[in-house]
Amino acid sequence: MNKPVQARTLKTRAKLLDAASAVVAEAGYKALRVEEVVSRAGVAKGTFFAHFRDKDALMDQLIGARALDILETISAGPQPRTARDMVHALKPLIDFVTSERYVFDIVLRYSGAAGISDIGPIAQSFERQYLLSLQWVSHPDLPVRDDIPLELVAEGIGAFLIQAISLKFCALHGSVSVEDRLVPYIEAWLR
Amino acid sequence: MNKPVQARTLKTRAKLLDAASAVVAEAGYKALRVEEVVSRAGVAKGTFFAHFRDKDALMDQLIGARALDILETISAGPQPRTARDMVHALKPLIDFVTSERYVFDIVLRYSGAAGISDIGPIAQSFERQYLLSLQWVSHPDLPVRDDIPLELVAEGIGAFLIQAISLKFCALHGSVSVEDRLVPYIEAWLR
DNA sequence: CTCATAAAATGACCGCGGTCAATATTTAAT
DNA sequence: ATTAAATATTGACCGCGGTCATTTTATGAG
Repeated sequence: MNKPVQARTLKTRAKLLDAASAVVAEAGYKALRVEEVVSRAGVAKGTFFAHFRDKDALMDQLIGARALDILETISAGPQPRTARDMVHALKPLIDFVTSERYVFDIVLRYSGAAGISDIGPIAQSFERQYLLSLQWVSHPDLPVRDDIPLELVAEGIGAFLIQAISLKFCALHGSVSVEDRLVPYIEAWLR
Repeated sequence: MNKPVQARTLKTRAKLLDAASAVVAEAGYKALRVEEVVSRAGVAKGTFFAHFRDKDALMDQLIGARALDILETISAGPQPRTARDMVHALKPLIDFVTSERYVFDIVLRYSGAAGISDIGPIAQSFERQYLLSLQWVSHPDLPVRDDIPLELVAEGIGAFLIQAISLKFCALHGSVSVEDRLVPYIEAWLR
């Protein structure tokens, strides 16, 4: 397992990530160009690809880190007592993932890692979301059906989350908010 | 609304689609190169983009047409009487969508059309799958929960279908077949 | 048939992600 | 300090999707 050992490596990587974050802050994820990033970081293009397999791998880092951060904040919040509470608690995550169609595309593409060894931040955030849901539905304050394993209930929440977000980007169904669409799903699923 | 009126236009379009199909048959969807397609079709590159907005639009046509075809065949089959029946009936569709990760990516990207005007074959196939599910759960032979609208039940089936397929491409969960994973979801959802 | 106008086809060109052999820098052994 | 092996950086180069001014071809009016 090759770790970046040299101090120089860490420094360069940090420069690249900082530059990338700056570009995203200014123009969004979709507008990010590798050449712009390396130019700002003051390194050559090849260096970028010595640190990230490809452009998407950088996106995995940026988007995944943000998603994990949001989930950590949500996790620190109160235990939801209803399906509506739950959806409301997830709103920051939904807002982020729906902020750009491109972000959602990347999230979907990285939801399953290619290999055990390279589970990236986005795949981790899916796991984190699952664990958070599992924690919620395991709590006595939230009434949940008891005819199926709680693990299955938690997985289902993830499925409906993706479904509701997908429909938001659909021209036919884009008018309803993600939260409003999600609540009936979750209510029906928990019952 | 500009329709291809000239006979020449239809001919060129057909040549492009035929060439594309041939490439896919030989090397798969991911390996398709626009330059290879135009070369085989005997037209210039620019011509391609006069017929398709971009490469993905061609993929939408190819993949969507195939998906719609499969759904038509499934639709002609017998009414499923259990969740397992249902999943089994959907197997051809699952097999196609999971045949290449790239195919699934395109399907997800085109699941929601960008605008009302350009609902492509893939988006249509989602609608078709929804209607098929709705038809199935509306039939008395398939016992279904009656506490929520049938439309919601049908939408949920789509959500779990995507979920199960996503997990198939995930390194952590790739060992279980899509069908085996899907059955418990659907059983729990219909009850 | 002739000519004017619209529609379709062309291919040189560009942007950008990604590669790789060459070069520079760090590390560690003697 | 010297040197060799390992590691990091470089930038010219390539592949391929996509654009657009120009040219070719079809169409319809007189």
